Amino acid sequence: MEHAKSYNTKQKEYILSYLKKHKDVYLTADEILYGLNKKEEVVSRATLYRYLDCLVEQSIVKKILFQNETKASYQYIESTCKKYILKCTSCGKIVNTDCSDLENVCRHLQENHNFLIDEANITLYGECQDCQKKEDNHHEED
Amino acid sequence: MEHAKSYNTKQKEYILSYLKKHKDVYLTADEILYGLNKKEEVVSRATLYRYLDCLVEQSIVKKILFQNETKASYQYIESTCKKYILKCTSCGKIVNTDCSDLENVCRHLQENHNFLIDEANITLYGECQDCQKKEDNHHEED
DNA sequence: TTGCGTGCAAAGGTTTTGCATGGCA
DNA sequence: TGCCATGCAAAACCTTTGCACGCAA
Repeated sequence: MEHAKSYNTKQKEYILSYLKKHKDVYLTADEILYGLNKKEEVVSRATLYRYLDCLVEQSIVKKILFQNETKASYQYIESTCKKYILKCTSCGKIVNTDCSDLENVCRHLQENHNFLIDEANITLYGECQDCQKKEDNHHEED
Repeated sequence: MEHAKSYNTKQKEYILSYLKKHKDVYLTADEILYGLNKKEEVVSRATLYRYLDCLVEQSIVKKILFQNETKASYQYIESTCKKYILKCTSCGKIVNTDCSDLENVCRHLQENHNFLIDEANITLYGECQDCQKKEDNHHEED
């Protein structure tokens, strides 16, 4: 099924190129605008949000709302390869990971609760190694 | 370590009692205010947000920002029992569940990425049985 | 030429904050 | 009595929307 008629514009090209070039990180709308402005590829905020919505709907871009953050982050979806996100609640570091165990979890949940997990949206929060070490140091200091 | 000095007030009691009584569901600020108003236990919005922040910081209440929602939800944490949240992306239904497989995942991630998962914050999105059936019906209609 | 896309500015919705007042200990 | 908590209103913040104009096909 074709989507509604749509035109190619330089604004859309700027946005999509930028997302493709930074597919290893999650970017907020502000970060995308800032990045584009630095390259003098100026796009209005309204256009950015409108096009992001469109990309998300077409599953070209993934939208994430991390816990305790008020603004959404976006990432270009490179392939159908399933990734799971680890986000450190202390320093904010993000790790993309594959994990076969999570496939088992999804299967388990599907069998026991008849829930079909949308694996693209799985995000786990925790503490990375560096922050665990810092925690230990703080405890020693107390 | 004691927190800063703090007074007991009826507003705080109203809020915490309400959350305790509804510990099986996630409530938005609006829903809490509405529920309290019905009981004529009126609390201002500012007070609610301030106290919720405080409860979250003390790990008495869990704050969640579900994907594609703009407002946060809150839930009283009953015990240290680990729960995982399944949220249906179609109808919004929420299922709390235990899943031993997830324990394995957390162990796996800890070993492979030195990431210590905060299991209380794990949320999985997917489609519940009812909505899967509806999807099937729609496909047949097409 | 047609009508979708853009930019601007304003609106919308949730959460936070400043300040004067109220109430707990 | 001292000082934290409250309520009100305004501000802050991210995102969406209305509208006129511009530009792709």
